[in-house]
Amino acid sequence: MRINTRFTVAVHLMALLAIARNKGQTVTSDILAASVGTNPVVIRQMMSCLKKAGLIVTRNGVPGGELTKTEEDISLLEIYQAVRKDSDAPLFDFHPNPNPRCFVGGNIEEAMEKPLREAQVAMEQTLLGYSLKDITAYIREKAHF
Amino acid sequence: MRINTRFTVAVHLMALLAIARNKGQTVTSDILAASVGTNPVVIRQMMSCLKKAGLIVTRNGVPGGELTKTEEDISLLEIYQAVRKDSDAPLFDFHPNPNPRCFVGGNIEEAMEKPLREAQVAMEQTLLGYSLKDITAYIREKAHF
DNA sequence: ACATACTGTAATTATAATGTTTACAGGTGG
DNA sequence: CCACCTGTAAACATTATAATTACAGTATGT
Repeated sequence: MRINTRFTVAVHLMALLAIARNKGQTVTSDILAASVGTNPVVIRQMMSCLKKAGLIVTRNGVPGGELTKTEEDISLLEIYQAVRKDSDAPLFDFHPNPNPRCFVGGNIEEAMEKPLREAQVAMEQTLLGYSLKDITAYIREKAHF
Repeated sequence: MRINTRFTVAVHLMALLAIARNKGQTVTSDILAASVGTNPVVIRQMMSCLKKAGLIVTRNGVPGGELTKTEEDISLLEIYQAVRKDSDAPLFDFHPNPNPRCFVGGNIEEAMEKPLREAQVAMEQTLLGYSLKDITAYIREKAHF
């Protein structure tokens, strides 16, 4: 019933990369892993997703990573989409084998298609309305720098 | 990354109960299970949730169940809330053990709180805008009755 | 050129979430 | 009282998710 942690971890990473860059520091996957509380390999996999989505650039063998855009220009939606497993799969699921000969079982999926799609879009549009800057600004204020 | 199937199954049940009632038929948990493609016990558990939420009434030993309201007056949100496992738990998850001594790890949760809550609300408000009637109307038209 | 430190990725293992089934104690109504 | 149903707990199976191991490849400083 819940969306997995990949999205919030990805935002965590992006925020850390952004703030570290401003401070002239480079953060290795080990440092990032220590901040998130997971294994460095998990971080590198996620960085790979973010890289494929064009949000960061990294170089093999070189520690750290660089945002490709300003913090204002990276929406939370982009980060969300970047690390979704099946990026095309809808948010809501149906039971895999309803009886197609039942008038409900045979039509429930298309009957619900519109509301479910709209619900997903509404959620995503909200994420589109926030940028990485909104997150880092909050953190910078809290941490006094 | 996906919401489980309980919600769509619950709507399936409610639609079937509504339509069966109009046709003067009673549907046992066996019949409902056959339509959904699962085990009767799964249906009865879900009926129990819907009953606790006040959406239907059932009687032990008596087959079927009755909606407590008209189809127009039951929103998809009510059904969604009724069958959520941890009905209070937020939609999005955080990694369980970020480093609290890191300025990002220690603040990421509250930094993201507002956008995540708003995203969830936007999704839920969309479901609130649809009723069970919207679903049954579609099915009735498709099935020509 | 070499040692050290890092990234990138595949493959394995562990853990948690989810869904299914069995079992049985009730209630109901003919 | 009997056949049929609901209500629940508990055991089991399956799948999704996260963590770890392993190792090949790249970069940089000396």
